[in-house]
Amino acid sequence: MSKSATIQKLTTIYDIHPKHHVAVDCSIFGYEQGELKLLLYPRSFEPAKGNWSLMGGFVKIDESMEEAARRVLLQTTGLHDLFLEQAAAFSQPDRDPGARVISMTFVALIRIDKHDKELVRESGAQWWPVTKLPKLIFDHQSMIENALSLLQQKASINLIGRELLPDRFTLMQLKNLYEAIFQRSFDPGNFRKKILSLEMLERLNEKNTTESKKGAFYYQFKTVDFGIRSERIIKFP
Amino acid sequence: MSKSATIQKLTTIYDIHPKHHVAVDCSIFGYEQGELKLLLYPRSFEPAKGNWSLMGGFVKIDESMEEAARRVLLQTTGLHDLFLEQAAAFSQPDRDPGARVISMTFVALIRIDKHDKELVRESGAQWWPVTKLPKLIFDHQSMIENALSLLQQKASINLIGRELLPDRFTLMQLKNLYEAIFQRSFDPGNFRKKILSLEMLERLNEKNTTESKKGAFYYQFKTVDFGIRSERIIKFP
DNA sequence: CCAAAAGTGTTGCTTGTACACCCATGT
DNA sequence: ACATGGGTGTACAAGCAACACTTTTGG
Repeated sequence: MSKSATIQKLTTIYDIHPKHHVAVDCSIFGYEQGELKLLLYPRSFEPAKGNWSLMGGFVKIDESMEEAARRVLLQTTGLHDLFLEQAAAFSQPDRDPGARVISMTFVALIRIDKHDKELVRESGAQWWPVTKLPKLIFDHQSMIENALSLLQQKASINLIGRELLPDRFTLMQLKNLYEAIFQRSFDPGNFRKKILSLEMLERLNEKNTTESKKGAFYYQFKTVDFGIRSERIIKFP
Repeated sequence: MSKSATIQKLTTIYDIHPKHHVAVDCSIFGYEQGELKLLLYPRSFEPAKGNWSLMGGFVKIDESMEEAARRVLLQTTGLHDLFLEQAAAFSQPDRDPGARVISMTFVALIRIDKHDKELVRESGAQWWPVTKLPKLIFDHQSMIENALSLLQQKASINLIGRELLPDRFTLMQLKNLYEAIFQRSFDPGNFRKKILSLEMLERLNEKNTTESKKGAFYYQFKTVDFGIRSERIIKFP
């Protein structure tokens, strides 16, 4: 002990513990043409180069995981502000055959109409409907399953759509989004009544006539979001 | 294998990325004398040595975070099987003044009547009622808040108690547990009806007479848990 | 006129909540 | 006998789900 007095100063208790590569992987959801989609990338390095994967990146020394995820998302979609939430950590020692990498997953919701399509195209990324996903690397399949159930949970207590739909949308488009998320159908009348009872949307004086002869009113989210309304939207499970 | 080939093997893309200390911190909940309690430890090393903290430890090279958490819990409570669930990651670069440490938090539920009290005593740990917690190191206060709301969420859709109560308990004891978790009171009659309607408990032919004159029947969880019953227990929020 | 989607109304069932009331028993 | 917690019943309100019905308009 005496001999190591000076060493003890330099060598803190932290140093005797191993360090790990830490990455973030993002499940990027978007909604387009009535389908819930996920943005996937062809992996750019070995192992498993070229295979489909979630977009990810390593966490730098001076950034939090959230910051890392936002950095990755900005780089790949060009979007600054988007919905982002921690999902789960994946830490099996052998989950990545290339090295021991601990990965934190995030769920991101983006407006497909707003993102930088050029950036996405360059990187070779593609939007995949969640119902027809390709084979994915490592444990990314599990990550997506986890992200999807988190999204369902979120959508069941918070009215989502602001993060996924265009500024103006019809109630049927919102219903379609919910149907895509929950993979089930909702009664049109009951859904409409439930949503309107939340008083979070306001009707515009314009109609969308592309999807029906009669035309459906556009709605938009109210700007003032008085407090975090966390009423239950749909019974789930 | 040629020399260049070997080098290529050694220097992968992984190597250009930094590594981080990764720790787990556990919010260990127990229930005793009508109170929900949390097991806290005096920190054993600098910085902030001696201050109260969650029990934690560093993740080793060949173990997952869950394994690390179980190892830590076994070391500190002597319990092998307990309820354990990932909570959230805390990764602000400066969250630990001693070094950059990324921490994953876990929620553990333990049966106070079953844990190794001697082990706990030795380490200087103490059970603190969640309503009267001491000041904690770093961001452990936030970790606990997060853990508590996760516990509430879990308790609102899954009947918990198996993990916290003794083998046999009265419905009023279960009600008290729920009241401790949600910090509110429940109507005795309605609570009892709701719980019994789940058909997850079976009544024993014995009564607890210590808490009332009439005596209350003991109940226990049914052994066969047909599928994961995830019915809503209480309306929350 | 008719098909098709938008939107409204009605009804019955389930669930939640408040609260009254009986039961058993130790003091 | 009565206070105390255990346990049951009732009555009303809210929420949900199924579905009938009206409105609008392009073909």
